[in-house]
Amino acid sequence: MYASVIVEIGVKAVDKTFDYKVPSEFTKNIKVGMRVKVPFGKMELEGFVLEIKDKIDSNYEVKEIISLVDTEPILTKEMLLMGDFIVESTLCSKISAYQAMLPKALKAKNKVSLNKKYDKYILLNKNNDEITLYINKCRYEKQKELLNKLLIEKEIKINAITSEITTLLKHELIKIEEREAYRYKVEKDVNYKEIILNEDQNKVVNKIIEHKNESKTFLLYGVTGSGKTEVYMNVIDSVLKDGKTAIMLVPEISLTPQIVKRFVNRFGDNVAILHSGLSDGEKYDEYRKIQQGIVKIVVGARSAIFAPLSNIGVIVIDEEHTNTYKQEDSNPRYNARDIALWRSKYHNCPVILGSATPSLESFARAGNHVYELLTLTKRPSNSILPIVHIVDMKEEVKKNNFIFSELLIDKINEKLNKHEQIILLLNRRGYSSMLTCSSCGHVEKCPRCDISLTYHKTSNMLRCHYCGYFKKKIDKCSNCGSTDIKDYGMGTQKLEEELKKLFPSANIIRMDMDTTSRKGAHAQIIKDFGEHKYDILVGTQMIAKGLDFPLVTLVGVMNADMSLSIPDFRSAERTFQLLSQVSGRAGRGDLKGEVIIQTYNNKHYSIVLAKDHNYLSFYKEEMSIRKKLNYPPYYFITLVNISCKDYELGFEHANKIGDYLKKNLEENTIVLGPTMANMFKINNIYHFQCIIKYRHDNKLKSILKILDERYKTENKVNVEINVEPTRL
DNA sequence: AGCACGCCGACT
DNA sequence: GTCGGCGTGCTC
Repeated sequence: MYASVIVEIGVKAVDKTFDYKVPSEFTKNIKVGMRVKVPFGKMELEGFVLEIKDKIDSNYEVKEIISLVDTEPILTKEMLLMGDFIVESTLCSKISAYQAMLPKALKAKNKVSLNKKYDKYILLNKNNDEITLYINKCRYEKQKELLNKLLIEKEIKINAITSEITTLLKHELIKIEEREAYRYKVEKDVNYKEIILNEDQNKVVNKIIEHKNESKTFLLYGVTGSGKTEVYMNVIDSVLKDGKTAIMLVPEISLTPQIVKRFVNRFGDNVAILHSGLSDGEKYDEYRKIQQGIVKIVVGARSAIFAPLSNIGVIVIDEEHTNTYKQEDSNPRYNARDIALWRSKYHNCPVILGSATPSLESFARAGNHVYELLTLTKRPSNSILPIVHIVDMKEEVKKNNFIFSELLIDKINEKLNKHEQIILLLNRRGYSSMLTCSSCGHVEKCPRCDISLTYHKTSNMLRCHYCGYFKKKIDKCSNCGSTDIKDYGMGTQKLEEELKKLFPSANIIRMDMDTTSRKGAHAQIIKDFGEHKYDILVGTQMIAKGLDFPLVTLVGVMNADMSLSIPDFRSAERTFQLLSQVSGRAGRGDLKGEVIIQTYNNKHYSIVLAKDHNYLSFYKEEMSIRKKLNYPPYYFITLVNISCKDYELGFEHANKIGDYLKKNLEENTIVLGPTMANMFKINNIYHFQCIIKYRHDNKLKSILKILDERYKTENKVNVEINVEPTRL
């Protein structure tokens, strides 16, 4: 007996199965989907058994399996098929597809202690001056990097004690703190009452239940406050009564505590909540509970789509338009929506995609009856939509108001006097966007990434937001030596500072990637703000998702143009979604809400239509542009990213690939490029990209496969294929 | 990923 | 003449 095994090495060259002999003592227990320990070169590795067979045609010596790791398969039959689908549709490595479906504790070759309930953090143990002194004289890059990171982030969670940590500990420059893993506490509300559905909601629920044994996709288009969550819960309740299970995906758990709370209130112990705050051991515990059928409902972010439930009755994807459902930064580059549709076919169950501002793709599919459109239009009777003001910043600049418009200042004062709360949104972290020399115009840039460095005032550093490169703030222009250096643009740090100057008595908190790197910091800020410990919350768009605070009566969008100016065909859609979300949610309590949108593009359709809550007009307008320019949903897009340390070599291969695609794809397919990617130089690696636009191209899959195969063995040039990216 | 093999420059 | 730098290639 032989077994085909795929080993856990994240390298393209070994992304295939290797055959091993099964020793007689294992033959009756070994099953497909189990982990086994095998000899591999000089190493011993864990891998998954993907096939068991009686004979192999080998002209090489076959080694034996060392031991079985599991008593039962880790990868179920469904997961193995799902893995094939992921590999096929995203062109990722097989092993990455399997590993993505499992919690850390069950991945091949991972020695995590399952009882671990503590997280280890490192903190600085000396004052900043002493640390800086050490950094300047230290010869080791790793130590310097770690200390610099600590200067900015104050503390870092660690998984292992590396050599540089040991050294720094020895010098007493840092210390380790163990803390109990942050737990996302959701308490059941004793006063919870089931909400009686209105007529609209009832209709929608009945429509879905009518098709509850079919693989069918519904797009639930419901304005903010129309009660989508109640619909989800009622459908789930119904499938539970049939003895089935349910998956509910949310964009990000820590930002949607209200939804989680409602699920826990209604379904109690029947819900497993998968979120990044769980330790590896806790995740494993939740996973087992799901696997063994102890819980029937799984609520979680993107990866929860792989929850090992059997007999799924419904899959819900809330806020379906958000880009968090697509994994963009690492393999497999899957979209949870596509996995949901696949599982829906496997289990013969419906999928519900819910949104107040559906993605154009989904709304178009509903229009073509690929999805069935369900609409909720009624808002609860006690909710009043906020008043939305669009402020033309071109006029304000004439009055020397660069940051705050007159209206915004007046309104902030008004709300502060009434002891109400304010949220200000600004889509850029850091202090200022860049340092520019006034005499020669030179802009300080990252030497590794070639983008302008952002000034962080608290650490007095210039930082690269792509690779993390940093250096001390310069006093003299590195090009001409002039000391006349100005900082342009504004980040959240500067906004916070300006606010403190203008409103010295207000309590202000900032929430962005810099203040939330610590585990649980997110939820803590939201909790504190919810308890009115602060008057003003300043943050990047990450706060737009969790805007449900009853005392917030003013939301200010500092610069709505920032998301519009991003060079991406979806920037208008993103802007509309963001502004709609902001203007749909403020003032949900008993108090009247107001929204101020500051912009230089006060006539732009995405801004004007968001003010009027007019999704349908926006949809029409944006669709006509997409049609003209051959963008999704009229065309699909696949991105081919070519990266190389050497500019010339990368350029050469990028051109070869571009030519190859142009020659071999079907006639109606459009191949753009190769061009320099948006982030052209990151960490000293040059990135080129080809954009493929197509409607139907029967050759595409096989051509991309050939390309992928060809570059598996090329180690100087890396080719990544991203099917249907969410951004370009 | 890890390890061996192998081809060039620097040194006892 | 040998030690060791790391670029290349293989692992059932």
